[in-house]
Amino acid sequence: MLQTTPLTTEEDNPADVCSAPPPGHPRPDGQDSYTISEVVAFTGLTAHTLRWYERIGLMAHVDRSHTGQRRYSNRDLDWLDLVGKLRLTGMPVADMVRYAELVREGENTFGERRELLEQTRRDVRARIAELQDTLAVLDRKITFYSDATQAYEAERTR
Amino acid sequence: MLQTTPLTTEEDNPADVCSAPPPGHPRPDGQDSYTISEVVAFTGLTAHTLRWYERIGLMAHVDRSHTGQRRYSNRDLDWLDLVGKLRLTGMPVADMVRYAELVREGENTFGERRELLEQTRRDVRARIAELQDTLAVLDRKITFYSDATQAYEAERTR
DNA sequence: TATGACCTTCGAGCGCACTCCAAGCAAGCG
DNA sequence: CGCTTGCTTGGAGTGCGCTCGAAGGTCATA
Repeated sequence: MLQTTPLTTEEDNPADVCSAPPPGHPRPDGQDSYTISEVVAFTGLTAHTLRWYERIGLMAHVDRSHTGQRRYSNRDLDWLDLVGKLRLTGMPVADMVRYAELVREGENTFGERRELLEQTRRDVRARIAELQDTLAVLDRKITFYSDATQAYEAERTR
Repeated sequence: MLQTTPLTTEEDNPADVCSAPPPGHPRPDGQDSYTISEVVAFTGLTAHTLRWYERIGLMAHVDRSHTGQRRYSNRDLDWLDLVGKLRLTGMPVADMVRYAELVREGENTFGERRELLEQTRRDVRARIAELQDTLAVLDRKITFYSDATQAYEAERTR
């Protein structure tokens, strides 16, 4: 399979979607062509932001209709999905642009891409640990306030 | 115990530190008074930021030495700990200021404080879930790149 | 035909969370 | 004595990630 379409499955499209399973967004029609307003509805991003993503190179050039209007493909939506996820991790846009560039450069950047993703993974894991730490603090404080409020009520109604 | 120091343990200090167990920072001396540069070293925040926190009401007024220099207490450090954790959750500074105000207002704001913390807890949990989602995507992609690179190597050296 | 949705480029503006500067002064230390 | 470190208020600047507007055009639908 890698021989029939040899290793280039990623580069043939700008979306870098490797075996992406269930797409996160509803994809109402079975088509592969969406207007910008449809994408706005799917992603929650604004049209301005979508155009801006394209401008700064965070998205490869999106297909146009014969009249020059943007027609987003399912691959584009998958890519936006990934971008959305990376955004949640706090990854700077510049880094995502870098990744997008690597995708455009071809399969010889697989190693670098992997490194970038592995670094990101470390960051995400660290962040999760921090958040769980915070969660523990919140739990403690919430318990404190619950107890204190109860004690106060007991005191008041004694 | 709540009767002897009745419910006011929180309000007597600006730190709102309820049963805060091990402090996150090193507290080198057994003292309760630190200069701004010591706090900078402990927290990683800049002196500018520390003064700014005070200015915007994110910290209660910090004690001053007889000459007017800031002297941070352990309570202040605990509060900064909490602020740091809340900051990690992405909570806006304005919300933290609101919480600080509630602390200053007294024990009749226990309910509101708990609500705020519970909302934050929900946010944090949601965020952790998102991050774990992202982690799964990263894992998949990293595996893909590892496999692809291996296949490429195998191909190359056959 | 008219309305509304979309297109283009490009630069300005915004909100957030700092970050720094000015300008002048005081304390502590070698 | 000079150096460092700190103090004060208030305002300006920075970097990020959008966010919006101008100005003029095309296209699809009622």
